[in-house]
Amino acid sequence: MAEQPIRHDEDDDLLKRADVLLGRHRSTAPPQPAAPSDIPTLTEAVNAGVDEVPTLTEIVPAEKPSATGEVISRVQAQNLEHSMYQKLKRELDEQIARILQDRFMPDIGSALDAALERISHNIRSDIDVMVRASIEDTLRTQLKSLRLTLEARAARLNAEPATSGIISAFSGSPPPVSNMVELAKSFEPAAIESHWYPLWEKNGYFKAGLDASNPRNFCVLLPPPNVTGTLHMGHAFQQTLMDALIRYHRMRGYNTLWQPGTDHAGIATQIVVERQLESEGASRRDLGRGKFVERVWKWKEESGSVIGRQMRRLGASCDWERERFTMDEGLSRVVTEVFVRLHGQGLIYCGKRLVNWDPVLRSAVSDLEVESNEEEGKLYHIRYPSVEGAGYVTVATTRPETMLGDVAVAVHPGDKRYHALVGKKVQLPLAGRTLPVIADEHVDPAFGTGCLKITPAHDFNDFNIWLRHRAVITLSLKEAGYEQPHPPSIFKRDARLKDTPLDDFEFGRRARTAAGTPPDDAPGLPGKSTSELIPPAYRGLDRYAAREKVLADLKEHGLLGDVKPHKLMVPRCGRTDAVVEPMLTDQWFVKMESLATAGLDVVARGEIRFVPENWTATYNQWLTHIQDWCISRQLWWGHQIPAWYDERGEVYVARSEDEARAKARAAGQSGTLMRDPDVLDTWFSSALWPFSTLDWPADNPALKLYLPSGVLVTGFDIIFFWVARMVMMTLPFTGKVPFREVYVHGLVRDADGQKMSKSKGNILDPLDIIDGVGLETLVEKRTSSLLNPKQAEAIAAATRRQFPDGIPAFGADALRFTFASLASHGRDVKFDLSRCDGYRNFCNKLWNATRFVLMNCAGRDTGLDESAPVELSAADRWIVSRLQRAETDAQQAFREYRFDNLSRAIYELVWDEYCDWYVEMAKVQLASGNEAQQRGTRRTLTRVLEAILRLAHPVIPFITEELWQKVAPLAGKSGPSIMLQPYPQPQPGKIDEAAERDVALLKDLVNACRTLRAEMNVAPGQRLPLIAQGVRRSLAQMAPYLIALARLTEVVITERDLPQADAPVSIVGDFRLMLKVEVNTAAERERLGKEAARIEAEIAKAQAKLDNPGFIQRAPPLIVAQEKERLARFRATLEQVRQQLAKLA
RNA sequence: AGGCGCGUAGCUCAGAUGGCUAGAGCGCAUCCUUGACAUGGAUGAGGUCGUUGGUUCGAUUCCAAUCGCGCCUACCA
Repeated sequence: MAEQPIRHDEDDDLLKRADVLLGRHRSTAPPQPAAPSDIPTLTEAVNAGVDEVPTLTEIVPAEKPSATGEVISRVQAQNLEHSMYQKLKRELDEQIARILQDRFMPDIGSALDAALERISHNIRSDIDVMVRASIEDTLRTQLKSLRLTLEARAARLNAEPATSGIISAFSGSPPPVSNMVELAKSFEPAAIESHWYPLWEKNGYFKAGLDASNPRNFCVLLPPPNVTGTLHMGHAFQQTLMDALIRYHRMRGYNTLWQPGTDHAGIATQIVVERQLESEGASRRDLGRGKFVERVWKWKEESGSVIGRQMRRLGASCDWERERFTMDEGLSRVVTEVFVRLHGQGLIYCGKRLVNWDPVLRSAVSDLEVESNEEEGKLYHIRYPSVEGAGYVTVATTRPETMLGDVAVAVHPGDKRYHALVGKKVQLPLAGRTLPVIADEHVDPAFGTGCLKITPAHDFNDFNIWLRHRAVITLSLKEAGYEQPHPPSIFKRDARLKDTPLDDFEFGRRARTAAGTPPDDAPGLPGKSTSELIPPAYRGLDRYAAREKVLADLKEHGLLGDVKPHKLMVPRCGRTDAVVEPMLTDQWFVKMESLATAGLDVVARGEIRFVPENWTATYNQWLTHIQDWCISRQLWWGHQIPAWYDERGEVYVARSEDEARAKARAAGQSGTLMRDPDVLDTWFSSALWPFSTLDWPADNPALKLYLPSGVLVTGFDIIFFWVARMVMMTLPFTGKVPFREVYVHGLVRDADGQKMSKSKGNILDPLDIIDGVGLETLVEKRTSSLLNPKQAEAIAAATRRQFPDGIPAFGADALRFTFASLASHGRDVKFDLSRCDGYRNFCNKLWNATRFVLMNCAGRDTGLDESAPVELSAADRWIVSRLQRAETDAQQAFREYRFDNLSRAIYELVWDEYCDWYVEMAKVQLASGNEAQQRGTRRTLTRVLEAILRLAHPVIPFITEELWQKVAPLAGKSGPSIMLQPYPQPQPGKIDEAAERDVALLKDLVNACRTLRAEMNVAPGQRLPLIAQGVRRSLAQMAPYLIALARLTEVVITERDLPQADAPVSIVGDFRLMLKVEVNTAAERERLGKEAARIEAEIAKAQAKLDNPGFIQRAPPLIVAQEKERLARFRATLEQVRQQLAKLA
């Protein structure tokens, strides 16, 4: 967090900063450091300041907030001006006090005593907070006041005893200075965030709870991001949700662990480092395996901490002390252990199978790593001459070069065209071999010519057909002179040899294929390389070069038929984007069947629950159709497979080379052993994450408490890659499910619904949203790693259009709130920055509500003394009641992972209820209430706010902590951090329906008045009298609020009729309100006419319903009664409106 | 081919085991620096809830069909 700006608590700092900025603003002269101890006198401040203190207009329009961060934002400027204003004001106060003191020589002794006592009382009651949370910070403020007081007291000792009481009254009335200026005028997140996070972390608030006696525990596993990756919007979204869950459970007193860590991301990381080498003109082969891996480790050390730092900026409360890396010593040990055990159980085997081969990576990849997309290609027709007779069959293929590996031609058994051909032979052009014609159901007679060439070594379907017709084909190959043949693999496999030291590779492979345990359905053991079946002219060619050559040669022989454009699904590697080729190679596999069955069972039994539920189907579907998992990769970066071969090719799977050697010796082998060069699929170690991070197999408290974890928060894209595999791997080794619930969230897309990706140039960096970013930097970021550099200009233009001023700093809380509010179930997130705006404003609202509360409550009686009389108004009871409902909603939202509902509940409570209504009503109560009422109001203001802060903390941790520190003492709470406070629980007893009704009515009346005012075009500043007809008691009670909220001069209550006057009238239930304002009769008649029409329409609708006998008979009585009541209400209102209309006539 | 999801205000999204006047934010219009907040306040315009049919006293909500969009899985030589 070193890049964070320092925190500017002190006004002096602010002033200093302002000076520096202004200096820069005005001239090129270097800024003068201000002398911090020089508090200006009033004269100095006033005389000197006038010219030098800039106005907002001076600062702001001069330049837009820009990228470089050199110019302060408008809000910062506002705050700056505000704090200058306050500083001046404070100094003015001091000067006045001094003058008064000099002039009147007052008895300030008692006043100072009182002040001193108050401060020391504050210190005593808050000592817990201050000492543990922010010692330096708080004490500095307090000490400053103390010093002032002591100085003043020293002064008093020299002064004569005085008689006047003026100072005592004066100094008693304003609240302590420190409270007045504590909060800036607007919320500025940066300083707050950089202040609190390190404190939380340092104080160990994130550490895993290990209280074995606590029956409640909750753990979340961080889906480990790539170790060399950086935080993207998807991470930020997901982590916001996880952090909210973790903070929530922590506050509820659970043993809580958020397990962080990173993934070595084999392919991705290796590619990055290889590119680095490339740019240095080197290759990994130049370095050799050992040096290369060393180099990757170095890169990991360099960039591995980036994402952790970024997560901290977001506020993620992971237990960093438990951070793990998939290639840590401990985790690697677990990987080996699991591999050895699975192999011992026969669940890991080595065999020659068709796998997806990435020719660029020169490694096998798993089915999941292949992405197929439709692309334009060509369909080539090739003629295979008959062996007997003059005809030929025509086959169609998109990959003509694979013909060299053909072993048969297949037709559909029911295809009459080729009936005669089945069992006969055709010639394979260019290769000088003959192929049997076979019949197989798989062939679609309607496609192409209805003849299918069979290339088992390079096509998954052909491989299966080959298995079905092995006898015939093998015979045919044997006739061609090959013993124990298996399908010929064309040229490409040699590519692998280029990359691996020959001895190393050949040794391992030979050994493996000899010693491995191919399953029953696997092809026969190979003899010598069948690439000898390939004519020498084509060996070792790149596949596309081979294609060209094959086509040219076919053409020459007149065997190439039509070439037609054809759409086909092209499989590409998700990492390298290379077109993958199915290839027959030796690889390690995990047998999935039994594991998958167990994985399906636990979900079927409800031991693991998906949220939303429909993902269960996806999970089930995949597991029921699962293929064995190819786990070996021909890479260098990763966990090397713990298998050793002796010279005979016997394999020893062991935890270490020593163990392997012991095994070899036991088998009578004492020669050298060679370790398998391959590494494991990254997802193999990821699959062990739930228990490898908990130091399995060692028995330890964390493992007991945190397996299974509470919930896995993840995107649907890795249900197969990761979620299912964790289930399958965790079950057999721990006997437990890895997690109880899986919350599957949507994908974060850009505002247009496009997937965000660097290559498309539509990325947003979460940190740029937190810190803000200038346009130029943003454009630079978005155009730097485009897939197609030609797009750069278009993307730059689009970016300039979309963010003409760059992105302002929203702060982590606003970003988090936005994510939470967008986290609806079953929907991707279209990220729209304007939503961020709204939630940043929300933070500011909360900030200012707190400011208001502090201004009115700090240093005053907030009802902490329970014995003092307290009177709670309907408004007080209402907001408390409303709080209970929000707490209930929050609880439910967490239970259902409805973060959108959670944020809405908080938003509405804070903005629509607390700020819009309660604070306004509280103002009335504070202005006119008696002592007990004022006490009640302050008590409610502070306690409800304090609860709100705790309620919101899981979503917006920073601002709530900052504000809670200030508010909590006023609400009688103390503690080092809001993080350690209990989460608010609803108390049904505090729900007050009567108060809710009262306030609802008051709102209706106020709104009616406001509408009248607006419709009558009354200037907002103009106060008017209101004549209200209705229940006197309630009107009298509401009058003060009405006067304040509707800007009235008075409320005249009448129980009889409203006076005959040309004034607008509004009807609210049983109440009629008349605003005393001259009115245009015609306009008023029109307004009332519209209102009457609206009500008539409602009456018609209700009447129609009630006239329907079916409705009366079949609808629930409650609904019928409601409808009747509704009708009656509308009729009454209509009557009133009509009366009023009549009066106007 | 199979599976899933979506379609509600100009934009981004809520919503309801079926029942009061379908909501919010942004945007828009008019007015307002009111001692918490202009990152604010007040008022307002804007919707036949994709289309058609069915079930029902009542459908935007449930069912079916249909159109449009998106995604996933498998196959296409």
